[in-house]
Amino acid sequence: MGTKRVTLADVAKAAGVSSSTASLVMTGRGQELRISEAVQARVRDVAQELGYRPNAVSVGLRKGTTRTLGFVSDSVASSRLAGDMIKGAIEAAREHGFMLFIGETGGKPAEETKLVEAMLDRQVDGIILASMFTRSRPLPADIDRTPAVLLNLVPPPGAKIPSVLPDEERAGREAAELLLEAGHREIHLIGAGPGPDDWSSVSVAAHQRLSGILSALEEAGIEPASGFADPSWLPEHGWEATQRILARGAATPFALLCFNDRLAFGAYQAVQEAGLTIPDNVSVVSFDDASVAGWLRPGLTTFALPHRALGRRAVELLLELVENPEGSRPAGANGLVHRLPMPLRSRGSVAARTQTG
Amino acid sequence: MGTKRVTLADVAKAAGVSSSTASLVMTGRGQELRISEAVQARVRDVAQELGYRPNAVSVGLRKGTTRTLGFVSDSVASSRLAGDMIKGAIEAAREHGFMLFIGETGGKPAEETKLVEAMLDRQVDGIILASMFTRSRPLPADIDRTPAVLLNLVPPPGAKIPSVLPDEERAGREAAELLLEAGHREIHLIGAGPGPDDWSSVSVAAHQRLSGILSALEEAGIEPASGFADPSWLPEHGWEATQRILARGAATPFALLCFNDRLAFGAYQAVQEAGLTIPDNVSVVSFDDASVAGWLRPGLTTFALPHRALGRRAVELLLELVENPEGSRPAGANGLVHRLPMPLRSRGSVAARTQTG
DNA sequence: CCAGGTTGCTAAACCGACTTAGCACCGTCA
DNA sequence: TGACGGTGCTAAGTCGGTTTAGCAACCTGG
Repeated sequence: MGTKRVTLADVAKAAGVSSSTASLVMTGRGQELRISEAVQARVRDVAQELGYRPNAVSVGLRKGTTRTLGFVSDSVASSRLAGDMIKGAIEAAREHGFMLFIGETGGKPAEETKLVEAMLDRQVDGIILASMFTRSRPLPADIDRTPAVLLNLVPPPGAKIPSVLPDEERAGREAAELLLEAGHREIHLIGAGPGPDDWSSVSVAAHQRLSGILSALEEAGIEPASGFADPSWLPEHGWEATQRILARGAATPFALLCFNDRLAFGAYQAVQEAGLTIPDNVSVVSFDDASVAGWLRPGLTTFALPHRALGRRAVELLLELVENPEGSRPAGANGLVHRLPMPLRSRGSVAARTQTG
Repeated sequence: MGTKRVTLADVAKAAGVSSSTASLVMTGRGQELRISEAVQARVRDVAQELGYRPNAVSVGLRKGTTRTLGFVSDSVASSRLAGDMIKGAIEAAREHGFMLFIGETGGKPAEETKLVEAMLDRQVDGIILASMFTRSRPLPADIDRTPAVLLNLVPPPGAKIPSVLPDEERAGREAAELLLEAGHREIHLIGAGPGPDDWSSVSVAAHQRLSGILSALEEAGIEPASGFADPSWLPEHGWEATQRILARGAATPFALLCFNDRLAFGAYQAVQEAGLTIPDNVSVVSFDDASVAGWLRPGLTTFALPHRALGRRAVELLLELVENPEGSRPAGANGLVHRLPMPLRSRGSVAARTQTG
């Protein structure tokens, strides 16, 4: 491996000054502490020439701040566009000169505690607690020892901690409105229904999407034509639900409002196997914008989870906490829930229906 | 945020010993340096009671080693199962008590250099250079200042650096053999062909898969029935290629060997639109094992990119380099290319064909 | 009774930067 | 001539640990 790193002491010696002077110059306090312009220039030249870079570990020890954030998630990879969330976080962090520690808990609280501790040991300046699918969950014990932000995680009641979430309810409302505006009156829900099922602990997203959908339908004076509840949201459930709707002899054209793209994928299969066409016979709207949404024929119209933006926003919020001393923040900024819009990706799966009625 | 951290000095004072003694006890060198059992017990009790945890930054400064690795990739999220690679790396690192810095370059060499430097500034013990799709690429300048391993990246000629790669050629061979053993003789390649196209710089994977396929076919005395080359491997190209094959009036059953799952996805669409059935009329084999492979009906038989295993192996190799002083390694361990098998995910897209002739 | 060995622990240097009090020098003014 | 203030720089302490040399006190054997 290469030669040893150049230290500040090396620079100082080569420039013929004390290391205090070198430090002052390199940290930009030369003017303030009255180091002559000549000496400053010399120190800078020498530093440049030797390729000096400050040792971040040493600075971290001295200043107590490491320009490092921790990103603790339940699962990095398992789901959907999770990687994009990390990507957004990394980008935003880099723009501010921060690095990211990434850790994964597999959903186990004990692992989470250990990870948070390992990060605190390394003196991270703040921690992002992320979940790859929106939900609620108690916080690890040590999290109050450092600035923290929740990402895709609903804060427990009373917790004074900012959180960043997709605006699922609004997306639900907009999805329903999209179909209503296209003239649809027969709208089947696939993935959740107005029934008594309560999986709010399992999937906050389901709950909120449903709530948005139902309120939009209600305003239009309409009830869902049917609602198939299933918490796992796998393609085969979309297929089954659609089969049942078709078997009942539903009059086309009608519309399917799927709770995610996997369900919509299954619905596509069932529609095609029945010899029907999307969007002529059946309109489909969905949520998530998984990559498969763009591969389907016709493309699937869906409301995208803004993962990248969520990651960015979480880092930006966290850095605000890190950089502003505890007291100097606007009141209430602590417990704020930040909801990011889910943008519509309009592809070809929704057709207008001649107005009836 | 919470109270100040407990330092070793706090523990020492509370236990009534010098901080040297406390340090020796906490690092397990108490026996060796003849600290009495009584004092050792006292120190440990006090440490436990106060909740002492060593400050990793300080230890890093003193020992010059931080139990931290850097993971530099071109793109965390954009492709396929990339997240799994990181997941594997994180897991393996945690098992050894290491944390991972993750950074992304967007493929820009300047960003890469900056990232590597930022990591070196933070005294990482080693760096993994990863690419989300297999390819070859010059190394950043500073990488020789630290132990490093390439992940999914072909080492430049002459570079003495270990690398971890999927065994694409073997997978290609096995894919072809799978079809041959099922009795197929009419095998169409979709994604690359035996032609003069050379995108080895673009996609090493394509090149190696093709090479494996061709050598297996050659041994069986068979030439590909056709070969559609296209470097972007999008679903629509799979669709077009399959359409063309069908339009030519190819006699079913025949087999499609797609270079990745996206192409296979497009092929499925074309086959179904033509009113044919997989696998009765058309057998399909592919590579990658993207999540969509399991959603298709029938499930797509494909050779999985072992992303998780790749990530794990890269970390394990790197830790070997980190823990063994430069000289004490078996000769040749430096430049080794480690190829990991691509496991077959056998689903329902291949059917046996009655043997003809 | 003392040289020499053990036992049990600590002082002090060190890693590489940042930070503050203060020193030496010069010029000015009373 | 000597008090005073400004200029330009440095010594030394600090962050929180690790590491090594070495000090006291006790024990042993001749």
